[in-house]
Amino acid sequence: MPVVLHDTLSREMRPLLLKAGKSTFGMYCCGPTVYGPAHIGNFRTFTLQDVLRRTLEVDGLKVKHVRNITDVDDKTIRGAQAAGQSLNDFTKKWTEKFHADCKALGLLTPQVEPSAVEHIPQQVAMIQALVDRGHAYVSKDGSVYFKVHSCKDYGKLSHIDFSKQETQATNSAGEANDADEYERESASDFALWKSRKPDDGNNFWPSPWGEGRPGWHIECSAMSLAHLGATFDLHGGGIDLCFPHHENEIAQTECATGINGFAAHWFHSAHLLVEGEKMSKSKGNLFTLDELVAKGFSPMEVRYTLIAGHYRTSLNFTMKGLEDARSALGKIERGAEKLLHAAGFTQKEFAMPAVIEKQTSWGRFAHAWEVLQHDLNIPGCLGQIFTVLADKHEVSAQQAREDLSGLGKILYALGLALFADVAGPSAPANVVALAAQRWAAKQAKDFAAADRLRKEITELGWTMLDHKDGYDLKKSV
RNA sequence: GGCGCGGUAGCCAAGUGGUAAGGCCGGGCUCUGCAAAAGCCCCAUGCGUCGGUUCAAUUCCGACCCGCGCCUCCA
Repeated sequence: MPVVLHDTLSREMRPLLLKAGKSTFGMYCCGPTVYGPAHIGNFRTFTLQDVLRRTLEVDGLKVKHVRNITDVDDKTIRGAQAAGQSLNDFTKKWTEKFHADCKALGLLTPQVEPSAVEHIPQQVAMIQALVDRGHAYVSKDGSVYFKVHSCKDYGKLSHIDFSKQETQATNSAGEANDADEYERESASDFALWKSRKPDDGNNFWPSPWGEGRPGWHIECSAMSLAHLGATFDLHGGGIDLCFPHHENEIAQTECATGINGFAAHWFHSAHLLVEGEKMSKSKGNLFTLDELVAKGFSPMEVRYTLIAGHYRTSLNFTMKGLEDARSALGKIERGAEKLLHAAGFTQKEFAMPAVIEKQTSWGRFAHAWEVLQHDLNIPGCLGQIFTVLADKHEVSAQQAREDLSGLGKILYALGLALFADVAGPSAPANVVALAAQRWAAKQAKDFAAADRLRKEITELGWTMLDHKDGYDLKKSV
């Protein structure tokens, strides 16, 4: 049974299958603009795309995942100048940070991560094709704009009828459009090439229309064309990109190549709210992964939280949600541990890739997998996992092995790595010393001293967890 | 105004034309120097409101109320 997913363009549930004659499933995802650390909202989208890719792979599809790096635009140029660095040095730094965060969150590396700067010739060629075909025009200052009204299908993704807005002087929000400022023929036309401005500094490239830099939308069209061709299987991104970015991508690519059917499927993920509010710098609720790790949460807990809501519903990200995720993950680990014990396996033997390659059974997790395959219903799938794990009946070694095969594959698809040694931040020396003293006091049965020391440790923001033969220190949340 | 998404227990969150998965929290018990952890048990006659269709609706249809997103470069 193939994975079935809701498609934004057709608004239908559609199976994700290999096209006739193709051996790989081409998937393009709009990547980050590397001008600072990506926040958890960005990572919700990237993580959901990762789960989709993994799910398709477990389903047996060979996926070619392309995710670009936007390393030239207003924000990167401004950021580089503010930092007193070259654009290249500046974006390289943030690209590396992005990769480090991806790795921590367990995101698989895309097969191709094209850089916009490195695809400027392809972008110029595409703009030239659009000019040649009458879909774009050059303005007085040497900028090039896409002529929206030359594309009869424009608006098909976001389901907006642009033919009725032919001569409008206001945009659809009722605000005046200052079309003159950009020398555009129509308010809905958008820039393909931006002529060189003093603010750009050294960041300009040659083109048939003079020096300048590419517009944002053309990057993705040029890079998807270069790496996946004029048509491919699936395009993903945050819901905010649906219009205008993705609408423009369709128009650019289809008009430049003359081939219809840019992306066969559109996968948009809903946004993340933080404590019930939209994320914004002014509200101070723009969390990065580092900030959450500093609060004592593991990247895996963050990952669980990010995927625990359905991708088409906005997710309210809260600290309590992270704590919930911690408990839930622990529950899955204990359940898996129990199955491993029944099966006679070690944790090491539960290593995901081995399970994927060698096992075909789904055991009692067959239903959980079916749920996941249906519109990437991660919360439903997790519910099924817990339902099976809660079963109190004794399981045979054979049953446990089949179950682990299924559970292993599902957890791989979700990208939830169990039994990882997530140490978290280590305790400061004074806390470590107090813990050692308390342990000694406890061994000496000096419980009054032990209790007093526990109190001190707690006041310093740490929790001491006693075991039979030792103890752990965890940062209090 | 246009387009789209959603309103399910204290919180989070699935789902179905036939009588509400799951996680967290909370309560009880077991275990335990203390504190945790863990294990077991309990926890929505109810699914925004009002109508309609139906033997039967939270699930379909209609209206309404409320929240949210996008509407030119925010994943």
